[in-house]
Amino acid sequence: MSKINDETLRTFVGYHLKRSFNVIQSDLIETLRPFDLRMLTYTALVLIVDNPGLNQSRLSQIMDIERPNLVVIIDELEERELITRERVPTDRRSYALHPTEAGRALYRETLDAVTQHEAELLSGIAPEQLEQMIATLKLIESAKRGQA
Amino acid sequence: MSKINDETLRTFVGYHLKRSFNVIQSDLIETLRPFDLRMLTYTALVLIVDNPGLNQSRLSQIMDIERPNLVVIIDELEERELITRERVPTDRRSYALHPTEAGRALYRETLDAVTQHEAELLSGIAPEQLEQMIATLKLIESAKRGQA
DNA sequence: TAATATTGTTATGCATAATAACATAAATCA
DNA sequence: TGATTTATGTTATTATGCATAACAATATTA
Repeated sequence: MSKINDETLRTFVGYHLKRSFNVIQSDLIETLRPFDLRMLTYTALVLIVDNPGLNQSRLSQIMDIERPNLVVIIDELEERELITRERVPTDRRSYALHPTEAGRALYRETLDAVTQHEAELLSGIAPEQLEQMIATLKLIESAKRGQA
Repeated sequence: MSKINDETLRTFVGYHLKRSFNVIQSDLIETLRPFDLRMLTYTALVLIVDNPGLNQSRLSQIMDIERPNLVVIIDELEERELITRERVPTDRRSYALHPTEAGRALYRETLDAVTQHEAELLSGIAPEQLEQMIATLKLIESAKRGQA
C-alpha cells in the first residue's frame, strides 16, 4: 500500500480548493438531506427570502448559473409552496419571487442547521485563520475573467 | 438594478469556497480545451505519470471518486493512447496503469499551460497570502467526516 | 474447501452546468 | 409611429460530475 504522490497537483491552488470544497459540500448535502433540499434549491431559497421580489434573471446572475437551469429549481420551490411567482405589473415578462410563510420557516430551520454543521466541521480551525482565508477567496473570486 | 444581498450566504465558508473555485475551474476548463482534456482526465493523467504502475482502485481513492466513474476516464486515456493498462502478474484482477511517451509529452505541455494560466489568474495576490490560504484549505480537507 | 473481500465493469440515476431555439414583452431607433 | 433589437422566462438537449447496485473474475481468509 504505497502512498500516492500528488505533489504536482498540489502546486495548483485549484486542487486544494476542490478537495476542501468536496469536504464541505459532502457535509452540506448530509445536513440538507432531512429537509429534502439540494445545494442549489437551498441557495435559491435563502436568496429569495433575503431579497423578496427579485426576478429569475437577477437570481441566476448572483447564483452564477444559466437561466434555464434556474427554472427547474424555481419550479421545485414553487411546487413545494415555499415561494410564489407573481407577475410584475410594470414588466410583464418577469416574475417577482417571494417566499411564503412556509418558505421563511424552512429558511430559519435550515439556516440554523447549516450554520451549526459547518461550525462543527471547522471547529478545529481558528476563526481568524478562516477570516484570512475568506479574504483571499474573495480576491480569487474577483479575479474572474473579463472583470479584471 | 438593485444590488442583491447575499450576506447570509457569505457567513458560510462553503459559499466562498464554491464561488472562488468556480472562477478557477472556468479558467482551467478553458486552458485544457485546446488539449481536449477535461478536468478529471487531466487529473488522472498527471497522477498516472507521477505514479506509474498504480491501479484503478488506488487512483479512484486519491481522486475521491467512485471506481465506476474512473472507468470511463481511463477508457478515454487508453483510447487516445496516452496510457496503457497492463495485467499485473501477481494480482490478475487489477491493471497497472502506465503513461505512454505521448502521455508524458502531453503531461509536460499541459503542465506548463495550466501552471501559467493559474499564475496569471492569481497574479494580483501575494504568494505568501496564497500559501497561508492553502495551509487553511489543508486543514479543512483533513476535517473530513469519520477521519477526525 | 467454503466463505469473504477486492478489482474492474456495466447499468442506472441524480445533480450540476451549458447551449440553442423559442414566445412574450419591453426598449430602442430610424 | 413602425421596425429592430433586447430582455425574460421557457423547453429541449447535451455534457459532466458523482453515487449506488449488481456482477464476473480473482484473491484472501477462516
